[in-house]
Amino acid sequence: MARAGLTAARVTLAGAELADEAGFDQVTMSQVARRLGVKDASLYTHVRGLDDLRGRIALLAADEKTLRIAEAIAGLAGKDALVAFADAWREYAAAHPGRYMATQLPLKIDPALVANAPGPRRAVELTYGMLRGYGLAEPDLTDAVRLLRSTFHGFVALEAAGGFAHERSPQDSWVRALDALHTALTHWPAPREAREGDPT
Amino acid sequence: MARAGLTAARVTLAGAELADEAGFDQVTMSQVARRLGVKDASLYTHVRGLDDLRGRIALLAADEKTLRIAEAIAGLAGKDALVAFADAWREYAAAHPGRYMATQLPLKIDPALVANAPGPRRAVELTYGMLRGYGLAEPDLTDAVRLLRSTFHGFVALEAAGGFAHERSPQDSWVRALDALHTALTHWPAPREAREGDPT
DNA sequence: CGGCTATACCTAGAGGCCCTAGGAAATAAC
DNA sequence: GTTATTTCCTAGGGCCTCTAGGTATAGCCG
Repeated sequence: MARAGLTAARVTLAGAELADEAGFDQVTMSQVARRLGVKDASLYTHVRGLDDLRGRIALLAADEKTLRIAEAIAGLAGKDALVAFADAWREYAAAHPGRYMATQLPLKIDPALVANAPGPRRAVELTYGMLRGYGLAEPDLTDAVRLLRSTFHGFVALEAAGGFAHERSPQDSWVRALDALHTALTHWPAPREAREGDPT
Repeated sequence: MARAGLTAARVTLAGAELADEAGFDQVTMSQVARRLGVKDASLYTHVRGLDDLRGRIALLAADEKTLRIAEAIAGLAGKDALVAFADAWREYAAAHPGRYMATQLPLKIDPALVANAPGPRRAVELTYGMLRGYGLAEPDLTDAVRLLRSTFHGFVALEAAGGFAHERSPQDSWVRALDALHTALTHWPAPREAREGDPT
C-alpha cells in the first residue's frame, strides 16, 4: 500500500481546514484521518493525540494571524497602524473561525513546541511596536497592549458567538470601537495616584 | 430503588459545578450522571442531550452573572458604576471559570428556552443603563455597549487562557483598562464624517 | 542490485462517550 | 386499592481515543 506521505504539519493543516469548515469541535482524530484518506491510528505517528493536534492548530493559527498583522501594519503608524492591526485581526478570525477558536483554549501541549512557535510572542511585540507612536512608557505600555488585545479578541469572539443581536451593524460598531480606543490611547489617563482629588 | 429526585435544574447545576471544578470540556453526560449517582441514560428524561445541557449551563451562568452585576451597580453612577460593573463581571468569571467558558460557545439549544432566560437580555439592558450617565445617544450607545462588553469579555477570556504572561499584574492592567474606557466614554469621538479634514 | 534497518501505515481491540428502546419500580390520581 | 404516570433502569449500537503489534514501504550501504 502506497504511503500517504504524512507529516505533523500536514496533519495539522488538515485539522485546521476541518476546523474552519465544520467547527473546531469537529476536529477529531477520526475525521482528520478520514480527510487524509488514512486510518485514525496512523496519525499517532505524527501527533501525540487529540490535545496535541488541537494545540498545534492553535499555534498555526497564532502564527498565521501574526503574519497577516505584520503585513498589514508594515509602514504605517499612529491610528492608521491601529486600524490596520485591528482589521487584520478581525479578518483573520472571520476567514478562519475554526482556527481562531483553537486559540481561545488553554494549550495542553508540549511546552517545547510552544517555545519554538514564533506567533504568540511576536504578536505581542507587534502590538508594542504599533503603540510606540502614542508615547506611552512602561507600565502603561503593557496595560495598553492588554487593553487592545482584550478588546480585539472580545469583539471577534462575541461576534462569532452571535453576541451582537441588535440591528446595528457590527462593522459600524467595530469602526467606532477603534475610534474610541484611539481616543483612549491619545488621552491615556495618568495613574490613579497622580490624579487631582485623590488622597495621595 | 429510591428515586434520585432529579430535575432539569438540578442536572444543570451539577453540570455547572463540574464545569467549574474540572473544566467545561469535562462536562459530559456520563460524568454528570456519575456525580448525581445515576446512570447516564436517566438524564435524558430531564435534558435533551449534551448540547442542551451545555446550553442550559450557559444560560444559568448568564443569569447568575447578570444578577451579580445588577447587585454591584445598584445605586451607583458614572465611573463608579462602570468599575463596579466590570469588577462584578471579572469576579464572576474568576469564581466560575467553567460556567463562564460555557457562555463563550454559540448556543445549540431550543430557542424557546433562550427566550425565557432573562440573563443575556437583562445584561445588555444593564449596560445601557450604566452608560446613561455618559450622555451618549444612539447609535453611539449601542457601539459603546459593544465596546465595553468586548473588552470585559476579552480581558477575562485572555486572562483565563493564560494570555498575560508578562510580569505586570493583570489586576493593575485591569484597573488601567477601566480608566482608559472611562476616558474613551467621556471623550467619545464624533463619527468620522463629522471630523475636521474629512472630505464632505 | 540485493539485503538491512527504520518507519509509515495497517488491523485488532479495549474502554469511554452519546443516545435510543423498552422494561421495572416508585409515585400520583382516583 | 387500583390505575396511570413518570422516573430510573438495563441493553445495545455507533462513534470516538488510543495502544499493541503486524506488514509493507522507503532509504541506505555494500
